[in-house]
Amino acid sequence: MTTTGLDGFALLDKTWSTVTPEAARRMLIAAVQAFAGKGYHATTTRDIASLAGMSPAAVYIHYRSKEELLFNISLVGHETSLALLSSIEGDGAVERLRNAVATFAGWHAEFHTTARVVQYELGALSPEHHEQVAELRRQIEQRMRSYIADGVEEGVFDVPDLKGATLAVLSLCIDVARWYQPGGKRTPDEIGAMYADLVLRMVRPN
Amino acid sequence: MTTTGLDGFALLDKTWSTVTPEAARRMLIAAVQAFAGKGYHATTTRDIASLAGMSPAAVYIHYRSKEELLFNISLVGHETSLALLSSIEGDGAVERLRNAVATFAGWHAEFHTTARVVQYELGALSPEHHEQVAELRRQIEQRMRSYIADGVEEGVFDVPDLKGATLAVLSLCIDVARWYQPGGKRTPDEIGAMYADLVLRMVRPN
DNA sequence: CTCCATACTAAGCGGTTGCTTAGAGCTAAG
DNA sequence: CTTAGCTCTAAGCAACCGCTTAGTATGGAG
Repeated sequence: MTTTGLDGFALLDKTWSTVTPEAARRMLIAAVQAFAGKGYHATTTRDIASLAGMSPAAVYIHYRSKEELLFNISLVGHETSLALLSSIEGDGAVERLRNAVATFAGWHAEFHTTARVVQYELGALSPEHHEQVAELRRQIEQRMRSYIADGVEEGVFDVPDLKGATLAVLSLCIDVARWYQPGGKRTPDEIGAMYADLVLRMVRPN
Repeated sequence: MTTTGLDGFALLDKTWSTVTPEAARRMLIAAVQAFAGKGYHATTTRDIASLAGMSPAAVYIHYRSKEELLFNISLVGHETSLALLSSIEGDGAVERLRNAVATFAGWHAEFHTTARVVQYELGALSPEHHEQVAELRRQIEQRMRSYIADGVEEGVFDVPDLKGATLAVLSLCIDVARWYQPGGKRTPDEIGAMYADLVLRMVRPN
């Protein structure tokens, strides 16, 4: 058996299931693990290659540069979380916001390895790639804002500052990726439920 | 005149006013700016030296290594924010929590350059230095938890999960350092006030 | 004046970095 | 069988990294 250094969790991260060929996917997953663990700049192409069980030069068969690896991770990661936020269902604004926060915060816990790279390594992208990702981030913000605005229109939320509240809710969910630890006593679903509760308390009328 | 690359804001950051001699302080401030802008690993000792207006070797007159620069920043930064949280006053638990959140969130906005290094570069510390900083972080968490617990005892807060709520409040404040931009339309004080409002809404009884 | 400590610089060392080159092994079409 | 194309590796290159060494300038004590 070949030792690749990729643990079962990472291989099961459905975020990357559409990436082909297999060697390119293996390399991406290795990069996600390395970037999440030590940060983009502290990770060498040799780290990535050896995690993927290949030689350093093999990286460049599938990707033009180390930055392109990061860009692929960032792009797919943002698209995944935007798709997740866009597919929220629920009866009424309260249930929709509850589901949105539970899903978004839960994703940042369950896929915290991917989420860390997605949320905290943006600064290492080239200006062109950064702008592409920034557009996706604007769409994510707009989605979350519309879930809150719906409740205000329905009269079930009391929110003095819509933009500020949206910022706070997104910030709360995103920061889960920073502090979450797999061994902790809360499961990702429990974190999602707790955060949904806290957010609904924040926007409920007196 | 010598060009040091240190802008007025950084030189006025009162966080570093006690660091002497002056050249060591100038070097620390340069390191804060560089680490905050590009991250610890992407910053070279030559970057720091040229920001401080000195030669690369001058770094090692005042600090043993690049990591010791980071440790000094992290230590002083954590001590400063712990001191800030410890000096909160106010009549009753509601006003004390309001002041605590406004102060803590406001600090992460006003001194976001320092705060970014303090909050997001922990992973680059040596294990020994990391443990020293972790102890300060536990004290910060305990402080914030006690402000919330006081309100529960007084009967003015409704908090089903004290540990979870503390985590969320700290997370909200800390993440300000990630998204805050000096040119934005909200001042640090306004952010502090808005966040204090949101947190009080989160913990108020029905 | 001499002497010594302090704060700094010019130059550079060994090691590591992202990435390239040259070529090997394999598959499959003609 | 030949050959083209794809995936991969061994080896290595130029640049850059953190840090050190050797030496200079300055200033205060005796």
